[in-house]
Amino acid sequence: MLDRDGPAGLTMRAVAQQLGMGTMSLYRYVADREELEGLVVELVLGAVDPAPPEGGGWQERVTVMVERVRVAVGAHPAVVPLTMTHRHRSPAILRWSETVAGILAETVTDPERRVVALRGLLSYLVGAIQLEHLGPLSGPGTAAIAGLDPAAFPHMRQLGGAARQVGADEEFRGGLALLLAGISGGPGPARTRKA
Amino acid sequence: MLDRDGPAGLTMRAVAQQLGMGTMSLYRYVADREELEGLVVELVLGAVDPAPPEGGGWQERVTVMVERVRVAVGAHPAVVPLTMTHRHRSPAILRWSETVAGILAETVTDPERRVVALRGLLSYLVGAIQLEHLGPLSGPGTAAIAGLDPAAFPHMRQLGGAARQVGADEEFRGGLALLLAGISGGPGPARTRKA
DNA sequence: ACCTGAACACCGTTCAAGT
DNA sequence: ACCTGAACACCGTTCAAGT
Repeated sequence: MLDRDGPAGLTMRAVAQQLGMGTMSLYRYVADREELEGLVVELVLGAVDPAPPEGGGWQERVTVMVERVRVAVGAHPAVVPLTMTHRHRSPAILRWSETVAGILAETVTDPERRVVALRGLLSYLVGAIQLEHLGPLSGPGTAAIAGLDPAAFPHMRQLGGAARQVGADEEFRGGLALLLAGISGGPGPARTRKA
Repeated sequence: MLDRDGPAGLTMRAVAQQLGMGTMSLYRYVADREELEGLVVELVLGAVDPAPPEGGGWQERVTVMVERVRVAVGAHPAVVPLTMTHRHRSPAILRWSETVAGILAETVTDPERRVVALRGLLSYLVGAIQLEHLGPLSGPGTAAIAGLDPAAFPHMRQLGGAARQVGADEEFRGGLALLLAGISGGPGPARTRKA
């Protein structure tokens, strides 16, 4: 239903009708709309395989894990607005985090630095997915950028041409690679503070 | 109104009443609710100073720029759900991007790599702000993590203790520092692809 | 011509009436 | 006891009636 009618199509009434029951019958299974949304989010995120990837270095394995979430959400883009509100209590993301934390433990020995690295990865993942699905690429945003006053936005104007050469996959992977490079960089807190 | 009643409090009727006019009078100034939300988002993001910071290295100046957005949004957390839907056509973010792109041009010469770096920064910024305001820190998420089965989530359990030692500021800055370290890392595309 | 109240088609949820 | 329709209190927006 979400895929067909978008986030606004997921109403208690519509879901009940789809299930061939009265609207109020839904409240037998669900406390309120919030909980129903959570179940939908979990249904989508449940497609993410939490098992650690087999081969490759830690950076490649983290990339595989991150890409799995991107693919799962990409299969149902309409869920993106819902994930934002319901991500925190998702068991699927928790299992995903557990695996990624395990991989990170191989190279980031200090727990506090590992927390920062894990949250950094999650932040990038959340933001990049949203920019991909709700960003300027889809919608009238690109036109707005193209019509910019070149005098006021010289750098953005220059980047506009280059941006068309960078595909969505390349952009996502490239940004992730920058973050991973930073994680593999300096082991001491000095580098972190300096940078 | 957003600060007082949350995102749900921003209704056409409530806004009109606050302004002392009939509900329909709003449509004299605004096409629909979407446009009104956009104006609110722009009002909050308009507080971001787009002028390039004066001193310091490029990493410190980018950090200042990123922190400015975080502070502006942090002053009105209820706007976070709205920014997600309206960020793309925001002139304020465009001006911000122009300045950051200019700073990045100092060290990232290749335009395509600069696009990736800028989008990476924006992705991290968007995700980190959301995790900060809608994440496990606020709400019952932390309790859920604390009550985890230690056998199934050994790494997360271990990180739970360390996470309490890492403040929100430190976490945000730390993750950003990782990304900046990656940007300043390898100039060639080989590193990007390898990582 | 400009402005805006009543009305319409929704929504989530309460509550009492059905079985 | 279990289930669910009617009703309530909202919402954004249309449309025609006011000035």
